[in-house]
Amino acid sequence: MAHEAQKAIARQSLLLKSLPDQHVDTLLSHAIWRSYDRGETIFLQEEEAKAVHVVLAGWVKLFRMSPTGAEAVVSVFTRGESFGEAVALRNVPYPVSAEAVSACEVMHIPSPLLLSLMKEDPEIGVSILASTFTHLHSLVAQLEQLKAQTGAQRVAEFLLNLCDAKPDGCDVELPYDKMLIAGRLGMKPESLSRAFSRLKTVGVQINRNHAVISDIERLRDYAESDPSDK
Amino acid sequence: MAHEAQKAIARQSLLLKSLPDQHVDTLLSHAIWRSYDRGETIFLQEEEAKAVHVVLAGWVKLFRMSPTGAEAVVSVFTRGESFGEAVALRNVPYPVSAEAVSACEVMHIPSPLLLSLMKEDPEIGVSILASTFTHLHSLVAQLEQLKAQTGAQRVAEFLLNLCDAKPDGCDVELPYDKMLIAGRLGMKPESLSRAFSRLKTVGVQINRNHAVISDIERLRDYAESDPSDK
DNA sequence: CTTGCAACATGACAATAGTCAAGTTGAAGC
DNA sequence: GCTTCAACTTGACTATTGTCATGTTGCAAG
Repeated sequence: MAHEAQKAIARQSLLLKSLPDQHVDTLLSHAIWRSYDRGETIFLQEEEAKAVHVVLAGWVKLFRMSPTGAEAVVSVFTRGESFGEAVALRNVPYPVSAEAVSACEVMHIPSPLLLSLMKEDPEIGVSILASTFTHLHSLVAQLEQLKAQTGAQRVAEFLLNLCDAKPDGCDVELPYDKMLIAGRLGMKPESLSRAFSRLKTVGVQINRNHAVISDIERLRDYAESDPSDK
Repeated sequence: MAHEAQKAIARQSLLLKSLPDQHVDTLLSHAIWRSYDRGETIFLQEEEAKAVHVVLAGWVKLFRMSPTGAEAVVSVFTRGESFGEAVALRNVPYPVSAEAVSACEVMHIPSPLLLSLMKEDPEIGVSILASTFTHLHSLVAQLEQLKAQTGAQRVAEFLLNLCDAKPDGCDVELPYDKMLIAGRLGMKPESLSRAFSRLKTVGVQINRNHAVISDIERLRDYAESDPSDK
């Protein structure tokens, strides 16, 4: 069953962290805990949602297949992040598919349980809205990036997010393979390669899945500069 | 104050239509009713959300300004549609700005009222999640379009949505001006013009803000065909 | 160790979209 | 009615990205 370490991660997730301990215990004890291999499907687009999912370890991608078979990556989640909240509570089909992109551990909270707890304590609804809002926000940010930035600039932002609040000069590991990064940023792997070489001119070195950023501010300027004057 | 006609529209909105009449009456009687001129700001990005907004007439756009000043249109709402749900209940700043793109009527439901009603009846939380999910879904669809379709194909889908379920051969009015359509579809006005002329070859005629689609199925095929084999 | 494969890089080319500039047109204001 | 302006269209050009082909590399199965 579930290890204590996993439960600890689940408790820190955005979905659960603001809930009273009592409810969290109920949810954790009724949750389903599962491992997935790399490449395994967690659920498919159009399938009916029966649970909310919390990633405890590894990486999960949400993606959509267009009628032509092209795949558009919508988001990528890792430890402590949850998805499927808004869908699970409405008994509607998933708008996306979910797949493990590395070996991973996922906790599934059955939606009927969540619904019944919600009737007792409206605070749960607020918690769910909180994580749903976070997703909404990140989709909006992605839309802005796609519409207003070039490929290389999106890659720059992606790298900046990886080194987050670190001070100056920065080494980061790329969290998943370049094909997935390309999908997440809405470009082909070849374009990602070229974007990386372009970023060499603003002090970024890529070696395998390791990136060295010599000057974070310079990279930030590049990401936020007007695409037309470069 | 509010006309009965406006209240009737509000009752039919996705946000309110599944709520018990009693709650709806409470909400309507405490709501703020306002008119906006074309171009007027409804709220600004980073402002703190104090209400949920329901459009009763006219058109409203949500957009984001990137640091460089480029504007990315996130969505466009009209009669019966609501926005700001997830944000209002969390006391967080709006991730987008809202502006009237035509003269319009908007109802504002103060969020504290919604929160207190939600504590009495969790059904309200479900209703809010319902409309939030709708937005989430439409953002996901937009992302897929941007990542997997060419400009002309996005325009084709936009036209198809306008004539919705009508049978065969179809006249539609473009709901707002072409600059806004271009923004909504993530392209420049010039590119929209060219996309329209390209669609002539699949039986679409554009005249001012009026579009004639001679064969809906042909347009659908075009929109869903692989961009690489055309 | 070797074979085979998938990820990744790079070059050449085509398609697509953005930029800049020059027109046209239609509607609002005078 | 005329003026003016912004929306829109079109053309020429450029930049960016996708496509296809080729080659390298590193890892894992045998």
